[in-house]
Amino acid sequence: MTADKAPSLTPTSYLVLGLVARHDACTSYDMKRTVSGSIGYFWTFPHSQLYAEPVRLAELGLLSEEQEPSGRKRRTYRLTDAGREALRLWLAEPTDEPTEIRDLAVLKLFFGREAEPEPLRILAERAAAAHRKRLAEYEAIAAIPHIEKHERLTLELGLRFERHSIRYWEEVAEEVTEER
Amino acid sequence: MTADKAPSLTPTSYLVLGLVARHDACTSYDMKRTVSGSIGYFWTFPHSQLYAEPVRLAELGLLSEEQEPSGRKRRTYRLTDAGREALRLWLAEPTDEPTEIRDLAVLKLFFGREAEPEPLRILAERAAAAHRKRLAEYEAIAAIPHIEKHERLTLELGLRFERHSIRYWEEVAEEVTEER
DNA sequence: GGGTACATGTAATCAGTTACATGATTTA
DNA sequence: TAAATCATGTAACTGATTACATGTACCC
Repeated sequence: MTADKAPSLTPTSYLVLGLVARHDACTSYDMKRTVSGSIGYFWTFPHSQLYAEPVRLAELGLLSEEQEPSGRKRRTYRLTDAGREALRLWLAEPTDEPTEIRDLAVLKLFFGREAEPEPLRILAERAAAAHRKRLAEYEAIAAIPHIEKHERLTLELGLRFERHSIRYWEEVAEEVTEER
Repeated sequence: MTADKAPSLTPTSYLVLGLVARHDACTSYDMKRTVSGSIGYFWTFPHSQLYAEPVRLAELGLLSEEQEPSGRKRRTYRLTDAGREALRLWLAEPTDEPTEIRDLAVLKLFFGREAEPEPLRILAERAAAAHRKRLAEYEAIAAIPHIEKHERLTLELGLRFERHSIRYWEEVAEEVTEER
């Protein structure tokens, strides 16, 4: 009996659960705003998902939904006990899934043999520039006074990644134009 | 007239085009094998896509398809002129799409406020271990004598990323257990 | 000659993407 | 009060994931 647990929640599901937990109560738009200033730098989630996913989670009984009857009729979500428990279990379980680094510039570089050196050099310089810009954004966030500890830790990952990426692409830009 | 170019090819499409270009002629299984030892470390592509996508590309006239009549009836793909041109254009165009770093461990760390310190520490140590393992795999590949230049460049990115990730997660493991 | 791992696909489902659409606020 | 932007969704499509299924080669 029972045992048909976990209708397989996706990363998006846990993102939503986590965001609701952090805000105690929030709307899809709140989620969107939070994501776009933090974890969304690493892993993008389209806003349509942030509207669709809570509906699913409410059906599963992991969120409660409360809709304004008038005006905007926003839907505000809260964790149910089941939702809090699902989040807790997920957080408590380490993962072995490896990091995915999805980068079109890397994909193009990988096929660099099929390309001309000059476009490749431009590719690398544009990539370096993009990482410089991203680094500046992270530094602006890091300058804000009181940031929650774990948010700061993930931000730190971003800072390091961007610094190393800049170095990397600058070196690539040089190497691809060299003979041999 | 004309101008209705690009029925929007996905990264998977260009992956396939690039792989076919590199091998001159190849089957879906060849692609799978190549991917799993190189770019697939960064960006995973399920093998079913490597079977489905070439069919689409052949319909679009970017690949030619030749099927063995007997035995395994493997399908071998080659670039058409249109396919070669599509790949060339894509490679020549730099991208501004930012890197996505999708990592469940980071997602969990981000929500660390909702978790207990001890599970978090374990999470960080498991992550560090996973990156150590991945680093070892990369080093084994790097030890192989003659690797094509651009493949080596992307491998170098992987090596650096793993080294920094190990450091990062080791530090996280310490910090999450500290007071404050 | 039976098992195991490699090889080659197809099918069904579903999440994610893109596009569309409109309501509410602010500001010029 | 018109324009612009912010806010809040829905709909359609299709690519990606998962699962299934079977054929072929190798090895014990």
